[in-house]
Amino acid sequence: MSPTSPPISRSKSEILDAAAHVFMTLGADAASIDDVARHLGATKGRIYHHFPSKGALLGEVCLRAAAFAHEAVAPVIDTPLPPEDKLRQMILAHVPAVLGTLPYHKVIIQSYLGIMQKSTTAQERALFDGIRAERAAYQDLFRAVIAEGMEAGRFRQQNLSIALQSLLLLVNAPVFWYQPRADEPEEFIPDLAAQLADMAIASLT
Amino acid sequence: MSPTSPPISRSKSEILDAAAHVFMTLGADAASIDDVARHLGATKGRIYHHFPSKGALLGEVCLRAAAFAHEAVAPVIDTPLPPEDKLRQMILAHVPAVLGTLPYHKVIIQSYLGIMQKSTTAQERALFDGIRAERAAYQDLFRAVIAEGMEAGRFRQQNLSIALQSLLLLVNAPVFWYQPRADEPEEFIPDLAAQLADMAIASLT
Amino acid sequence: MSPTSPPISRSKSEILDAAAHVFMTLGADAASIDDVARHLGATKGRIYHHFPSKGALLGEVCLRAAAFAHEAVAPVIDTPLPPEDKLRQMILAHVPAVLGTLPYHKVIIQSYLGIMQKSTTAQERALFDGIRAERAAYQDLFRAVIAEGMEAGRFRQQNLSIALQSLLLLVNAPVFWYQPRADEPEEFIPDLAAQLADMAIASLT
Amino acid sequence: MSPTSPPISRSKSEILDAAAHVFMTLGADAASIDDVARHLGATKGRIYHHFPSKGALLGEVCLRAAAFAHEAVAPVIDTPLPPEDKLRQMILAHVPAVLGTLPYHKVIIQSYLGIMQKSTTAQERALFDGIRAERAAYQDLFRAVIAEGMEAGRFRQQNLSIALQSLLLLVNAPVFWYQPRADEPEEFIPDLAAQLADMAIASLT
DNA sequence: AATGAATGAGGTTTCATTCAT
DNA sequence: GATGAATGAAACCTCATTCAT
Repeated sequence: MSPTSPPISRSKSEILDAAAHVFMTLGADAASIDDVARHLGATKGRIYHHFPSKGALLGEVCLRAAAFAHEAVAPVIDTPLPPEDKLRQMILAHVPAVLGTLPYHKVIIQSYLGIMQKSTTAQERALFDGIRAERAAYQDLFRAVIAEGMEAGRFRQQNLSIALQSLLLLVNAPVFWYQPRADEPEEFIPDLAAQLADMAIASLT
Repeated sequence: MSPTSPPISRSKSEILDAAAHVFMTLGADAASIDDVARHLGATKGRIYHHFPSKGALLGEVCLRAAAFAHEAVAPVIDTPLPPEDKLRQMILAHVPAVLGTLPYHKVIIQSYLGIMQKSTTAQERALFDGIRAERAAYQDLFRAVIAEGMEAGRFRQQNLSIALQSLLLLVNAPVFWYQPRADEPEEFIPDLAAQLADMAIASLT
Repeated sequence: MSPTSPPISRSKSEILDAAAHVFMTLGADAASIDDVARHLGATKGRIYHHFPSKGALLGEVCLRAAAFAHEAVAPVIDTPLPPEDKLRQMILAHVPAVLGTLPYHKVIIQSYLGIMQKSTTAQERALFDGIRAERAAYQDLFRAVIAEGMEAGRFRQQNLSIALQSLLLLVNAPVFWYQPRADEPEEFIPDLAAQLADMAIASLT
Repeated sequence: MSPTSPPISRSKSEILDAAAHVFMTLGADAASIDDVARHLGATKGRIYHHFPSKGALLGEVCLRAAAFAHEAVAPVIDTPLPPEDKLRQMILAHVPAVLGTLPYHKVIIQSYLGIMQKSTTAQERALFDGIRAERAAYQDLFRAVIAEGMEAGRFRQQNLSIALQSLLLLVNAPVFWYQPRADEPEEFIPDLAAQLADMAIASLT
């Protein structure tokens, strides 16, 4: 989904936020549409008026998750920096963006294990194909900079795909354990991003 | 579950294997007890004869997942090696162990996002406390060696918890994407483990 | 609905046509108001603006079905013909009229099996009483001519009600199987009507 | 479905009877599975344990309806009678068989209007193909004897398909209006069958 | 040790209907 | 006259679980 996707209505957006939160808390499978509706202070009908199925709702949450990250990182891509610096900037953009929209990313990560749906409609399959494509496009941003670094001799020669997947999981690690806290130092997230960037770049060199 | 836990009967073990496989494929939530029974070529009764509930079955799958990794890595712990070498040996043991029992680990990873169960029995809570404890003990093995390395000046000074979580996700990354293939080179998994060990250690130095 | 009922507005008539078509295709129960609206290229609101409920819409479709047949056959009634000739003329009028407004009759036939509605409003009950009355009046046209023929000795003596019901189903049989086709001979429907008239009259003699 | 179909368990048969009755009374669409369960004095679960869906339940009711009629008429087929006599015997067998299993036939007749289901599974489509085939086979019994009679000059020359469909509706007409009554004369149904046979044969000659 | 029948709670989805605009 | 949002009741169906055998 490019930054030029059609604007989303206010009501739809509220529903997506609620769905992301509830799916994050209870798990996308265990959470019911009623749970989402209750969190919204509304009834199921409101949700089904905007989304044709639970799968579609989940899909749009995931699509937004991917879009949030993509939008944050995209501006860095075209800057003329050496690969290790560009990668650092990408991670410094990625981590705060992800933690700022944590519910969405807790949801999309649930879908990374290649679980097969029991039955899906053609519409839902199309939606999930779109998500896969978006995710692949996002990964390719990182793949390109790693490849560039390896060619330029700034990164160690090694299997590119393995390096890419490992690095992406490394920079997404906080999604698994981070919880925002009231007493959290202001600099916590930037520091975290910096440490992850250090580790990521070091892991390649 | 320590190496001295009571032996598991043949029938129970078969059921756990089937459950791990089905939970991996369909997701632990979406998979039904009937799905597991069908995969087993039997009926639900057989499963309920050995496990009191679906939660208990899932719990024992996770417990086994943790135990498989722990058993593989434990022997390395007491060897007198410098921290970076010990960590390398731990990872070289961890990765093949995990990929050799992949279904179990695909299942336990589903539980890593801090999802709150809607309601559970006291028995199941006890079981999951046990899993958490086992997992914590396993993480402590890595935490100790990283701390030792940082104290000895072999690893960069940085936030220990962040480093630990990031490193664990790095070495578990293949659980997300690895799929055994018939035409896979014999050395694929050891090579993968070696690359991950390189990346992990580099990320700390 | 007698030929002197109030005229129906253009918009109402369009809605009734769409409803008849959709109820025919999907079945009156399975079809939703949204299905009708979609067929109309509009939204539900348009329908609810003209009809107070789905039951009323269905009722008016049925009423029209009965009126179409009644209007076509009524002119024959007062002609001074011997019963078998009058019956023939009635059938020759009935069949093309019915097949010319097939969707309406496919709908009303769905209601002929004496199905009990689960719950209806007083308004709807009144509407359906009207349909029953209209239908009874229409049947009485045929009942009278059969009775006349039996009295005059032109038709075999037999149970009048059974003969009437059987004959009406015979002449409505095409509603079950007829489908208009582009390559249909011009004379198909008149020929069909003639054959049914032959069969019907023969069945009584 | 031939008389050699697999035997149906007691529980399944009870459910089918209840379903036929409820579908007849309320209409197959309007009746809910809960209605059927209530009529059985059981819960939905019992029904879903034996039938995978409402469509399948409805399908098996229709299949039984077709089988009841087929079984009653089949013995007549191979007797060496002149066509009009054979047709009379067929009708004399058909009518009591149908009225003796009226609920089933009130249900199957609902399906004769070519209504399109909104969505069906492959399984259900297969089931309904089977019903169509069974129905076609049954019609062919009548088609053959009519054709034979027309060839032998005992029946009037006319369009065979039209004659067949009309005649089948004629002999099924009581399904639309018949209701068993306590005070009904013992001979009512045989007399009815005789009158219908008379009308049917007369309609062809 | 295992099966098959049955239950009951809860989930997703549909849909007639209402209402503000 | 018509739309789009929203509701609430009821439908279909799933599934963990229990029980008699």
